[in-house]
Amino acid sequence: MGVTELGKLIPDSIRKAVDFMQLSNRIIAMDAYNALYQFLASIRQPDGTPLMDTKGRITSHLSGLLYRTINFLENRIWPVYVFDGKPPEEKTLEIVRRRRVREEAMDKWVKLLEEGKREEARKYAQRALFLTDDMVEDAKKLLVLMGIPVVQAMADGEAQAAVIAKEGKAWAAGSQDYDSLLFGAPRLVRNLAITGRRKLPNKDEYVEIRPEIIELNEILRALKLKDRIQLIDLAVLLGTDLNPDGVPGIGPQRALKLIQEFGSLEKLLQGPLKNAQFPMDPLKIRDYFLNPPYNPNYAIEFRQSDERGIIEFLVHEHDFNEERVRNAIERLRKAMGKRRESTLDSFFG
DNA sequence: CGTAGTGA
DNA sequence: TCACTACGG
Repeated sequence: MGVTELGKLIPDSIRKAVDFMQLSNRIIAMDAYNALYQFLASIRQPDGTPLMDTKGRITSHLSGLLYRTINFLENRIWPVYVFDGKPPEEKTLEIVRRRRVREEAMDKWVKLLEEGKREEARKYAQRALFLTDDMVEDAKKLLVLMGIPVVQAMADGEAQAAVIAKEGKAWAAGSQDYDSLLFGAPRLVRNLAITGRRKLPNKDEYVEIRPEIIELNEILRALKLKDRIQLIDLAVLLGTDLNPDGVPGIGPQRALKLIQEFGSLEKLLQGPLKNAQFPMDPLKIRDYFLNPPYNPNYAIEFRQSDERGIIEFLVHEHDFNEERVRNAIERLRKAMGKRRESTLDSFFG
């Protein structure tokens, strides 16, 4: 998903590991779909079944969103959740591909479950589930009830998050993917889960996961690239959502060398990559990252949470445990109170 | 993923 | 205050 290969070129030296506290008093434009997919993939039973209410509607993403958001607020981190709009036509290929992967995983999951191989089944369950419109609407509804700003992107959420960060309305974009940097976010925060030990899949090992900050300027400097256009060109060689396969046979190191040597996609297309195949004009792909559609009319406003609304929604509609929810609401209220003490007063209505 | 319980 | 684990819906 996204420009995963690009991550291999970002050296550890410019990945600044931080604690939650070091992100205090910052607004972060979160890639909502990215977060929801994470919850969906990880909040489930040993056999891969997600959390569901009595009507069979998936609630894993709501549970994750509720508690993680409260954790942010308790640390005075102010999340703005940016939701994808209509995917651009150029992404159709990737969307079709992902659907196929999902359907294959779904078959495999069901099959392994029937064979009683629960642990193995879980792996495929993670790939099999996808966000439905209802699930997205539920997530937005919860955030609105909590008083957290929701921004609707025109198309790509990462593009919108980048705009928000570029305009200084947020301090950084928050996502596991690197796309927002291509879209021009000056700063990206990854691993925005609660700090702590996480178990490695299939192993009895644990690793300490901490949030990490990556700055666009530092990537350019570390990779000896002239500007963001060269970084985008590099990404196009490696593969983006608009050309998932990149240029076959060219890995991260060679792609970097080529961009450093030839300077641009145009030059490469006239020279060594004359015969390379792309699903669409590679210069159009570059232009998509340079000038993505975005929503210029967004507002970032933290409001009072609707406590009764949250109870109604989570407890009565989606069968959450009332005591747990009341506990969460109590934490939410205390954390929201920190608004006044924070340095962000101008952002709050 | 994150909470809440247990037992040292 | 840990480390570990069961469970959430």
